[in-house]
Amino acid sequence: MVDRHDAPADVEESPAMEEGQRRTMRADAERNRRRLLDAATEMFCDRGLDVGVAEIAQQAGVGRGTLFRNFPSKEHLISAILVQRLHESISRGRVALESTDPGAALFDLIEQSVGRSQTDRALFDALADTWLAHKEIRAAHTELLEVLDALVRRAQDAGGVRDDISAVDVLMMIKGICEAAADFQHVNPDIALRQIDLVRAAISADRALRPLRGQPPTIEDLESVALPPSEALRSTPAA
Amino acid sequence: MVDRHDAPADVEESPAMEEGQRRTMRADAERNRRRLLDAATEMFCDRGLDVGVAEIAQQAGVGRGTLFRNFPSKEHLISAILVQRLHESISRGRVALESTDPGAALFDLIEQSVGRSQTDRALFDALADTWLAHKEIRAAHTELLEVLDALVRRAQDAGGVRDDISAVDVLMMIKGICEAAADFQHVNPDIALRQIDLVRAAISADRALRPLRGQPPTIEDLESVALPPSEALRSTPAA
DNA sequence: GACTAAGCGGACCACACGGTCCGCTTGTGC
DNA sequence: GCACAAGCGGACCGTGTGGTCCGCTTAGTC
Repeated sequence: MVDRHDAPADVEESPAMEEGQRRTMRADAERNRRRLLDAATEMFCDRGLDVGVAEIAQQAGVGRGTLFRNFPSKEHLISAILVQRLHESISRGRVALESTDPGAALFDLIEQSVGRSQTDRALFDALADTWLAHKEIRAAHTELLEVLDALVRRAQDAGGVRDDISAVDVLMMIKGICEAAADFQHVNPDIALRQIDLVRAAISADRALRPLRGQPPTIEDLESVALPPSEALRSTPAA
Repeated sequence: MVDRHDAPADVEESPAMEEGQRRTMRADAERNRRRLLDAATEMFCDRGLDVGVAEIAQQAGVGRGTLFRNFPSKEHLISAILVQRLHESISRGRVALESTDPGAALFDLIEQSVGRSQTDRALFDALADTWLAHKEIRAAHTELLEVLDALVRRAQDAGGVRDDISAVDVLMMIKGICEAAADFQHVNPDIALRQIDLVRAAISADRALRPLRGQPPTIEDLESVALPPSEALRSTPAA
C-alpha cells in the first residue's frame, strides 16, 4: 500500500536533492559522490557485486567514510545503480515501442540488452536475486516488464512473433543469455551473438510451430519469488 | 588459497584408496565421510555453494575437524561433488548416444539436464566459474562436451537438428535455462518447461532457417575462459 | 579386557568484509 | 583573512568465514 511512488526520497541515490538542496552541498562533496557512483558502477559491471567497499572507495579516490556518508550501506549503493540501469532499459524499451516495425524493434532491443549486459553482468545477475525485494528496484522491474509486454504484444499483432509467448518468456531467454554466455564475450563474441540468433529462431512466427507447454508465465509469477521470505523489504527504515 | 605443496593425485574424493588402503579405514571414519558427502551434496544443491562448512558438518552430525580431515579444504569438497555430478551427466549422455532416434534423445537429455539442475542450481552455476580451472572438473567437463558434441552430430545427421549449431551452442542454452529459470521452478514450473520448448524450436531443423551469425564456438573457446587469470588454481596445468 | 593409535570435535586462529567514529582538513560566507 | 562547520578519511570494531590443533574417545586387535 505504501509502496507506490509515495516516498521517492528514501532509498538512496540523491538525498532528494532539488536545486534548492543542491545549493547547500559543497562542491567537493558532490564531486566525490559522482566519483563514487562512477567507480562503483564500473567495478560492479565488470567484476560483480562482490567487490569490496574499500576497493570502490579507493578507486574513487576517497575514504570509506565518505562512501558511507553518501550511501548508508553497500546495499543502498548497489540499489542506486541498479535502479538507474533499469530506468535506462525502460527508456530504451519505450523508444522501441515507437517503432513502426515492432518485431524488428523487439529483436533489436534484445540484442541491445544482451550487448549491454556483456559488460553489466553483475547488474543483470542481481535482478534474479534478493534485490527484487527492494521497493524501487521492484517497481522499476515491473515497469520494465510492462514495457516489454507491450512490445511483445505489438510484435505479435504485427505477425513477427509467435502468439503463444509472453514477456516473461522473453525476459527469461534474455537473462539466460546474459548469465550463461556473457562471461565468454571476451574469448569469443560469436557465442552470445549466436544465442541471440537462436532466440530469434525460437520466438519467430515464421512457420508452423509446435506449441509451448503450460501457460504463459505472468509478471506476478516472476516477482513473487522475492517475497515469500517474509520480511523482505528492508527499504522501509528510510534514512 | 594460493598454491600449497600440490600433490597432483590428491584433489579430494578418495585418498587414492584402493582396497588395500580401505581396509585400514575405520568403519566410523568411512561412515562419517559418506555422511559429509551426502549432507554437502544436498545442501549445496538447494542452497548454493555458499553454505558454510560449519553448517555442513553439523548437518552431517560431525565436527568441523572431521570435515577438514576428509577434505583438505572446502574447495576440495565442492570439487569432489562437482566431479561426481559431471560423471553422472556424462553417463546419461552416453546412454542417449545409444538411442535410435538421436534427435529425440538429445531433446530428452536437455530436458533431463534442466530438470536435474532445478535442484542442482549451485552445481551448474559452478561450472561457469573458476571451477573449470580444477584439473578433474575440467577433464570431466571436456568429456561431457565431447559426448554432447557426438550427440548433436548424430541428431544433425538424422535431420532432427539444424546443421549450423555446435555442442557449445547447445550447452549455452541449457546453462541459460538453468541459471535464469531454475529459481522460479517452485513458483511456476511452466517457466522452465516453456524455455525448453523454446530451445527445441530454436534448434530444430524443421524449416528454412535464418543462418546463425559467426562461427560455431568450440570446446576450446569455452574452456579457455578459465585459464588467462594466470596461474589458475593449484591444479597442475598438465593433465 | 587391555592396549594403542586412528579418529574425533570443539576451541582456537587469521583474515576479510561491512560499517562506525572522531580528530583533522578545507570550502564557504562574512 | 577569518571562523566555523561541512566534509573528509583512516583507525577501529564486530561478525562471519575457512582452516588448524590438540586433548579426549573409541574402534580394532591380541
